[in-house]
Amino acid sequence: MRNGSANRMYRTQEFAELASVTVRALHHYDRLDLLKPRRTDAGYRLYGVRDLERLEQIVALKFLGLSLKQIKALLEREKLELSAALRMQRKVLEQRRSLLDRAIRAIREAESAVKPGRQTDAAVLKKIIEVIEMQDNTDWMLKYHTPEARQKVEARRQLWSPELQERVSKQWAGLMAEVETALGEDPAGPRVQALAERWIKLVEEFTGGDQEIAAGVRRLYADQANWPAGFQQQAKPFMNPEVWTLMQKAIAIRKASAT
Amino acid sequence: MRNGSANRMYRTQEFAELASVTVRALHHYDRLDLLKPRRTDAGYRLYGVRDLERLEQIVALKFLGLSLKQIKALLEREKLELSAALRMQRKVLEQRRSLLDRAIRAIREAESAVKPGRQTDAAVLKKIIEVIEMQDNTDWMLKYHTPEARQKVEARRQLWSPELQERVSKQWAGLMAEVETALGEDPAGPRVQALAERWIKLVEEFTGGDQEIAAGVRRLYADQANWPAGFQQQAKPFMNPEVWTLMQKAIAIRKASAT
DNA sequence: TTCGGGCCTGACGTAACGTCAGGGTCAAGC
DNA sequence: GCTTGACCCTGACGTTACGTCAGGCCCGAA
Repeated sequence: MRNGSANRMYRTQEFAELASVTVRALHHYDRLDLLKPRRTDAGYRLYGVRDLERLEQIVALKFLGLSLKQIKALLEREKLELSAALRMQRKVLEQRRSLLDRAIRAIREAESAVKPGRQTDAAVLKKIIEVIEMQDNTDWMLKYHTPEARQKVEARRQLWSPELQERVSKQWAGLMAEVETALGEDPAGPRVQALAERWIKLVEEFTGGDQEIAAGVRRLYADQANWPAGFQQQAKPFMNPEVWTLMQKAIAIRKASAT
Repeated sequence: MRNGSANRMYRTQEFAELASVTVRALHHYDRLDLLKPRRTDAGYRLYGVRDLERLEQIVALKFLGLSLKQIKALLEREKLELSAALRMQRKVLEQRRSLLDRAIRAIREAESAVKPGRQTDAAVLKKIIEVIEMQDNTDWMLKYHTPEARQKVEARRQLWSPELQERVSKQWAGLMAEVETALGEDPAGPRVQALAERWIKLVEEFTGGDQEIAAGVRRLYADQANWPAGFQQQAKPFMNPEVWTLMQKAIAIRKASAT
């Protein structure tokens, strides 16, 4: 009774215009249980001020590039996950921007390179491909490596014949498959320890015994553990996380018992 | 007979690895008639060197953010449309990047603003919304206007009551609907000329008689005419192009006969 | 009471594939 | 000649965030 007429209710269209979204979007959010308005007896949706606030939050997070699933997870568990999510999202966006930048640069370079004399489309395409490939070779290493590590990777790359590459990657696949069959077992048991042995060998072969590279890989996977809700599955990794943790445990045990 | 063994053929998987795409993607391009390999009697796909070249072009254009439909159109009509398409795409990408930048800035500002004392998620959200809204109000005008025109728009905006806005936009909708019913008619005929009259009135009301703003709108639509293949429908405009051209003709006639 | 406008719930379409499922093909070894 | 195992094929459904009908109910004003 405190404020009877103050909190007016809006029907769908009116509310949509108020918030600059479409009616269909409101339907959509409703079905996803993301924003569920009240209903009249006839089934009409009725939105109030609280709904407007929530919708504004949704729209804002969408603007930041979060998916509706992620937004839902964040808004539901009113924990302190938001800032963690934002930190992650910032990285995602920055990565996306660097991709965009590369594309834009490629177009610019192709445009300026083709100016003299109108060339055929095929020539333009060739130039584009060239530019992109040049960028590619230099960019992929920047991710989980320090600058010093980059040089070493580059050096190693030249030592790797395609045959060696294939052999190693096949061994990886086989080993991971085997580890999966041992998932329930004791990390200290003989079978898992044997697998850990092979694991270490492969890692050494892969990294050339370089600690920095190995650390980069480890960072990549360790990060996963404390991701906020709704982010677990996005871009699923090429390795089962359980496999990863089992191996980490086994290796830790191995090292401890090696003294 | 010239070079029997030189152009080796690859089966799907092998070819996919060679080009660093997935087998499924090759299937997909095949079904879209984007890259159709030869077939064995048994139906197996066989890719050759020409296919590799084409695939590289596809991948490159995809990297630039073109859709498969656009890529197909560009690669089919081997005209000189490619550079026009690239020019457009660059604008699209730059626009996308500015959106990304805004999102990134918003996150950064929110992160730095929240540092002192761990605040609740709600507070963080509020800050984000605030930042985004501030950016929004200043950005939308930069599109088809010169800096000088911007100020005028801003000035006009303050004169526009919401009622006036709504009235005008409804008149627009009504007028456009009427013009659509007159699409086949003679631009010099009385009915179309009457519509053109109303059109001009509305434009004046809308722009406040400002020539620069009117020119901006005109540029926006005129551009459409010489877009390259595959770009016609992307982001369909809020106005039927036929309506636009009919009105342009009618207005030209009106001006000519007004002497 | 009727009529125009708004509201409802399906249900299909979009882009670029991922991911099975069910079923042939091929080359190698027995 | 036959059996594998590896590879190939064609559907067909899942994904994301809605757009766009289609068929039918509800509501307020004249």
